[in-house]
Amino acid sequence: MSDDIHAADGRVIGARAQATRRKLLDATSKLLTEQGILDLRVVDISREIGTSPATFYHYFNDVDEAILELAVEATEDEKPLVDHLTPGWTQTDGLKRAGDFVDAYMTFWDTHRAVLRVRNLKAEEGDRHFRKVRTEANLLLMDSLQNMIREGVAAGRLPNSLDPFTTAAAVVAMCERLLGYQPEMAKRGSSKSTIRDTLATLIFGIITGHV
Amino acid sequence: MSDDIHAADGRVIGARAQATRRKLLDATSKLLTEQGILDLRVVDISREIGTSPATFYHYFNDVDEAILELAVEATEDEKPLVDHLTPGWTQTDGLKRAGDFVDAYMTFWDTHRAVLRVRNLKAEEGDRHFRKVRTEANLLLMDSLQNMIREGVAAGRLPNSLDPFTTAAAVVAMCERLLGYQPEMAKRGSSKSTIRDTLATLIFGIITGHV
DNA sequence: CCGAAAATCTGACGGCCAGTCAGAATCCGC
DNA sequence: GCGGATTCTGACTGGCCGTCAGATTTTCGG
Repeated sequence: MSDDIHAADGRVIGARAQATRRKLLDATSKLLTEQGILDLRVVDISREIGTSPATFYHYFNDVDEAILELAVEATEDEKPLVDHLTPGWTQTDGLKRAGDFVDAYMTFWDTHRAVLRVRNLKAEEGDRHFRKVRTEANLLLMDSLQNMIREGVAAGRLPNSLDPFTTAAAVVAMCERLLGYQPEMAKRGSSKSTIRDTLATLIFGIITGHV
Repeated sequence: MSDDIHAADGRVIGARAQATRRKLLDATSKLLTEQGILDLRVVDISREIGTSPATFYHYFNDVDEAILELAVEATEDEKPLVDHLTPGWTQTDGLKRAGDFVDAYMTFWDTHRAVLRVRNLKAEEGDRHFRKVRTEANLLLMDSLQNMIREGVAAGRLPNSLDPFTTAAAVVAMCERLLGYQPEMAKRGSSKSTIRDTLATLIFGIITGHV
């Protein structure tokens, strides 16, 4: 194993090529945000950085490969979030801690919204690679959440009809999806801070069993 | 307003044409399930029913229009679900009622999985029409959920830091998303019935405040 | 049952984008 | 400032999109 960066043909590449590759990734991310996956064209990505489609294919076998890499990068940004999910949330500080987690999660989501959307689509459509990346990202949070939930069940604050693993998945699901609704909810009177507070209250309740 | 069915050019169509149009919709749904939106080709849809692409464009301006119609049909199937969400869930029967709702929701979701996936993608990417359809579908459930949540807040069983509208959205979000994870969770030991029971317990807790 | 009008369907085409490849342009060590 | 290695691209093939003129099928009055 090596951390060298490769072109599509597998060759290790130098500094200039790395810069080009990075520019292509950034352009992909930008256009994904602006136009969505269904209108994303390799011609546009190349044009965005003033190069030709052939250059894109020099570094990636197809657009999916570039997006997959962006998804892996997003996972890196998700890792620090687990720091918010340590056992021992109490009746008094738990709600604040949940709020801190939600704040961090919202920032993360805002940064990678477009890429995560495609990651989830491809994962749900059965793409092996995107499934793997998504599962790994979700397990990051779910492992921590599971422990906290087990704690709550053990202490008798949570019903033991709750399966910790599934409950952890449900919490992640709720966060992910609710942030997807956010832009539309804003129009119906649910401000960002309302969403934040409600989500924090729910998470606090679900994983600790406190009220 | 009229309920007549139209071709892409707006003309009202007869029985034979209606049958063709229906076959095209069914083929679209089938291929969407099998191949996913990114590999969906009009050529394939036409070939599926033994006709030519030109026929497809006779009935729909583009593939989106066909999928949008499938999404509207899905909303119809969602309407009966609100019958499960009537106020008055009690400590004793609430969990069972939540379970019944989850069962119905899972069936609905399984039937329309592929179409709903695209509906949500397009909605999140900002498509006006898909947004409208999704919002209307979600509001169906959310209206009922809101009332139940308000009841719980009024009775002091739920903290009033919960915004009923946002909480209702969170419940819908959790259901939707968790079912999206389902196929992967199955591989990690979370069976369908575990998901059902956990989801029911969570919903029961969130919207009634009972334990 | 016939013929013409209406309804439905499609062959064939121009245009655009994906993806490839041979070779041009650039860089770097000596 | 030369030669080989690296990086980039013009130009091409093939496939799908979306259109339209006209072919085919159905309908219906007589």
